[in-house]
Amino acid sequence: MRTTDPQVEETLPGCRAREILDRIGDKWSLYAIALLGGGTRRFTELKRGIDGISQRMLTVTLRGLERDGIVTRTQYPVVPVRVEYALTPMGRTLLDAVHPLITWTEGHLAGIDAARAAYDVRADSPNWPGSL
Amino acid sequence: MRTTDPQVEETLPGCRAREILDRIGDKWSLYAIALLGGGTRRFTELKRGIDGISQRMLTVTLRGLERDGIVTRTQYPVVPVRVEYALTPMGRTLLDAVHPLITWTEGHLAGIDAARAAYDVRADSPNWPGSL
DNA sequence: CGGCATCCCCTCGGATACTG
DNA sequence: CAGTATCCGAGGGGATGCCG
Repeated sequence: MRTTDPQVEETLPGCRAREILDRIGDKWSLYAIALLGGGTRRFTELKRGIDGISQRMLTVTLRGLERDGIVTRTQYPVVPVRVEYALTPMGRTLLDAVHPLITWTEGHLAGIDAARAAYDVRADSPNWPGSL
Repeated sequence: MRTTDPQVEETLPGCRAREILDRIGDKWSLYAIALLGGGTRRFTELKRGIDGISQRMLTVTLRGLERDGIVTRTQYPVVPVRVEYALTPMGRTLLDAVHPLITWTEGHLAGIDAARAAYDVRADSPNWPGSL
């Protein structure tokens, strides 16, 4: 997953932000990052903290984030195994960069839902797109 | 597209930002938003400006953004049809909220790619995950 | 010009079962 | 506990063709 698509690159100047969406835009990464923003967490803690995530997807997500240098994975040689995840310094700056988006969302989700409802009402009305 | 998934909601306090990723986290929305940040654009202008996007996906993307109140669609009653898209005020604030992420990406993409390369080298090494 | 309809492939991600 | 392996369905998204 997280395909590093070679095409579509030099199109929008400075809009390489799409590339970060390839990393954190998936279904679970942001949850993991947000949780780890609160400090080091064990695998099972993350699993419990991210409602609805499967074991497999948690592993896949964490592997991807580790690969990208956003989280670290520390395995302790004890039985049963103990593995701890934490944000790297870069991961922490990423969380900071995402924060405005979180704030924006909190302030505008209601507006979006309203726009949707209005749009859907129009779409369901008998005459639509409604000429003239 | 853009499924408003009813489950997975009250998990991470304040991490409803996942919900905005459901809106702009798809493959093309951010490109369209970034382009429209430069002003009103016609359909074909957007198509040319977003390299690799298909006609269908541009339509789908713009419909979604329109539905969410992020862009406006204005159709002029001329032949051939002339349609113009622009950011709504809310759309503009969204672009502002995304800006830190764009900046972050520009500053850290190299670091991410380096982390990846290092990770992949380790993964390809003969003994891995490397016991002891 | 700016769509919509159709077909179809391929990836994401869920369920389940097994391992050190 | 913390994974890995396998199977499989849903849907995101590309290609193509037709329409007002």
